[in-house]
Amino acid sequence: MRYMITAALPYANGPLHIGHLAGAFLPADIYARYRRLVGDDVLFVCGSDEHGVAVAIQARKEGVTPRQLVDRYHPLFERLFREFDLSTDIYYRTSEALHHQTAQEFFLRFYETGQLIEQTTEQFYDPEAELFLPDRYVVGTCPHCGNDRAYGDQCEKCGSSLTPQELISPRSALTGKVPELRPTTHFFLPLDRWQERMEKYILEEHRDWKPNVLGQCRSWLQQGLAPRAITRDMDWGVAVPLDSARGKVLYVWFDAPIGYISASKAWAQRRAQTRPDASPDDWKAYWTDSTIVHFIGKDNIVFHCVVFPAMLMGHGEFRAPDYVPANEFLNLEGEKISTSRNRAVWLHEYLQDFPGKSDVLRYVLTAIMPETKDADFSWKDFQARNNNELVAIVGNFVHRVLTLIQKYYGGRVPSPGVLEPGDEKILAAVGESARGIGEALEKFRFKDALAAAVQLARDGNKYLTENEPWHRIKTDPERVKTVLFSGLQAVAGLGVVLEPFLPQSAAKIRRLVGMESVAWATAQQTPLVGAGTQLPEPELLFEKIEDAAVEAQIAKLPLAVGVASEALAPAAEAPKPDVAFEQFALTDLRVGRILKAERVKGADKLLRLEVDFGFERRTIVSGIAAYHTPEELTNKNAAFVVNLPARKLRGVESRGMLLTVEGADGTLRALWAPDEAPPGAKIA
RNA sequence: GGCGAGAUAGCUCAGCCGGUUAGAGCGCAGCACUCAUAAUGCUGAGGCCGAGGGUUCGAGUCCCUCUCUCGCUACCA
Repeated sequence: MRYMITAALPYANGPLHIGHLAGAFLPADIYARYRRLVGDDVLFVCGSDEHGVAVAIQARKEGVTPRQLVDRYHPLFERLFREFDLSTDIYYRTSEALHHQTAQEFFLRFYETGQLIEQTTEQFYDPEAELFLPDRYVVGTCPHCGNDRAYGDQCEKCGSSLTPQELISPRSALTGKVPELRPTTHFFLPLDRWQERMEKYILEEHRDWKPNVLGQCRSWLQQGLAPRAITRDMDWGVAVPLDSARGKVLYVWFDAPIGYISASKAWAQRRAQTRPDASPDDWKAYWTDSTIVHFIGKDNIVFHCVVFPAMLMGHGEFRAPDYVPANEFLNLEGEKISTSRNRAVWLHEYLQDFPGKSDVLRYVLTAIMPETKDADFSWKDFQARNNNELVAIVGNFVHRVLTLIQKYYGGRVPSPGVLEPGDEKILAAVGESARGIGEALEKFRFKDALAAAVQLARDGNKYLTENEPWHRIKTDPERVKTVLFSGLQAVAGLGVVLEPFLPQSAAKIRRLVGMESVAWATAQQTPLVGAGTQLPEPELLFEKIEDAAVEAQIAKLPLAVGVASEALAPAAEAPKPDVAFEQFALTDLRVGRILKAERVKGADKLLRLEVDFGFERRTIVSGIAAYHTPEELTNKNAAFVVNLPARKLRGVESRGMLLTVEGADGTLRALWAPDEAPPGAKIA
C-alpha cells in the first residue's frame, strides 16, 4: 500500500510548542513510522508555512523583512523536527521557488478552466505607499469597544470581526496616512458550486471520519458553502501569475496546503539527483494512487476537509484526502496555551532543559494526546509518567532481564529448555502486542496503541516475578535459562513495538539485545534474539526526573511573560508615528462618572453605560463585558473620549468612548479616574 | 446569536451499532518479593457516568431542555 502522509505546516511567525507536537507532528510521525515498519510505501512531508499577512505584520513589528523573519524560524523548525525524530522525508518551506511555481500552476489551472470568479470591491488604498491595504494593514478605532488599534479584519481587544470600512478614523499601518477607497478586483473560489459534490464526498464517502471532524464539516455544509477570496493586495507571498493582477498574491490559505504537494515534488527532485532509479516525477503516485492522510489540529478541519479537497478535485489531477484525523487542543497546567502570553512549553527550551529527552516528551504527549477532547499537559504528570511508566515499568523491565543475563551468563544469551505454559504465554505476548498496536494505529488510536506497548513491559515484569530467576538460580539453574531467554524475547519485542513512539529508546534496546531488524513482522517471529548471542554491557534507558526539575518548569510559567527566548521573543509593539501636538489636542478627554451600567441585550461583549460629564449625561457603549461586571463600573470615575462621532452599536447610540488599559494577557480594564475628580474634568 | 465537540472514580482518560455486578493507568491502603534506577507483583477501597425530563422490558450509551469548557461562525450598522 502507498501512503501520502502530511502534518499541518507550522506557521513561521512564532516558535513551536508542545501543542504543535501533540496535535499534528507526533501522530503523523508515529503513523508514518508504523506504516514504514509494516512495509508500506510512505511519503511523509511537512514544512514551514511562510506566507500570509501575519508573517508580514510580525516582521513589521520586529523591524525586519518578512524574508528575514521566516529565515529565522524555518531553520529552527527544521532543527526541531530532527531533534524530535520527526521522520519526514522532507521538511520543506513555502517560500521556495518550486512552491511558488506549483501554486501558480494551480491558480492558472482554475483560472483557465473557468473555475474562478472575479469580483470588484472597494478597498482602502494607501496613496503614499501606492498600494491596496490588506484588511490587516488598516488600523483604526474599533466601533465596538473603542480600541484605537483595531485591525481591519479584527479587533484584538474585544474579539469582534471587522471589515476595514467599519473602523472609525481608519489609517494605513504602513504610513499612518488616511487611506482612500478605490475599486480593486479579486479572484474568488466559488465554493458554492461545490456544495453537492462536498456533501457526497464527506457525508457519504467518509462517514467513518472522527466525530469532531464530521461535526465541523456538517456544520459548514449546513450553512451553505460560499465563495472565498483567494487573492490579496500584498507583496509578500505567491504572486498571482496574470499581467492584469500585478501587486496581488495568493491568499495564504490557498497556497499553504499546496505546500504539501510542492514538498512532495521537491522530495522527488532531490532524490532523483542522488538515485539513478528515481525520477523527479515519483511524487505523482502519492497524490493519485495512494491513501492520503492529513494530520492537523481542530482549527484546520474545514480547510482540509472541504476547501482543500475541492481544490484537489477542481484541479483534476489529484486524489482527495482519505483521512483527516484532526486532534483537539492541548492545554497547559489547566489553561490554554498562548503564544502571545508566552504561556507554553517551547520545544527548543524543553530540549535545553531536558537534553536528550526527546523520547520522554514524545511518550508523555502520546499518552495524553487530545484525540477526542482537549487534554491537559502538566509537569507533575510529565514527571509521574516518566518515573512511574518509562523508568519503573519499561526501563526497569529491560534492565532486570539484561543485568540478570549479564550476571549469570556473562551476557551470553542462554539456550531455553522445555517451555512451560507461562513461557509460551510471554513469547506469544510479543506478537499479540504488535498486532494490537497495529490495529489501534490503523484506527488512529495513538493512546491505546502506546498503552498496549507498555503493557508488554508490564507482562514482562509479571513474568519475572512469577518465575523468580534470582531465586531459582540456586535450586534449578536450567529453568532460569529458559526464563531469561523468554524474558529477553519480550525485551527485544519492545525494541520493535516502541519504534514508532520512542525511536531513540527502541534503537537502544535493539542495540542492547543485539538485534538488527526493526521490521514489524520481526515481532511475530520467535526467537527475536537467538541463544548464544553475546550482549553488550547493560545501560539504563531512562532516568528519573527529580521534583526540582519540574518545579523549576512550573515556576517558569507565570514568570515567563516576555522573558523567555530572547532570540525569538517578539519585540514590544513599537510606538505609533509622531503626531503634531495640535492634532493630539483635538481629542477631548474627560473624567466621566458612571451612574449606571448594564449589559446590552443580545451582545456578548457590550456594556451600556450612563455617564455623567457635568455638562451633560450621555449613553456610552463599551465592549468590556468580558472584563468588567456592571457592578464593578457603577459609581466609578473613568477616562473617556467625548468628541467622537456618535456610533450605533447594537441599536444603541454611543456618544463617546471609554478608555481602557490592556494587560499582558490581552485583557482589558477600564482606565479609572480619581473618585474625587468632578464629572467632566479635563484630562491632559 | 447559530453550529460543532466534550462533560464518566481524588487525578488523567477508555467505554464500538443501548443489555447481566461501569473499565484502565496514576494516586491511596494492605500483602508478597528483593534480580532491578526503593524499582516489581498481588489484593483492596473509591463512581447518583454534568443537571433535569422523556423513549424503552432495559440508557453512561437514543431524544428534548438546561449548565459549564473548547472550537468554528455570525450579528447586532
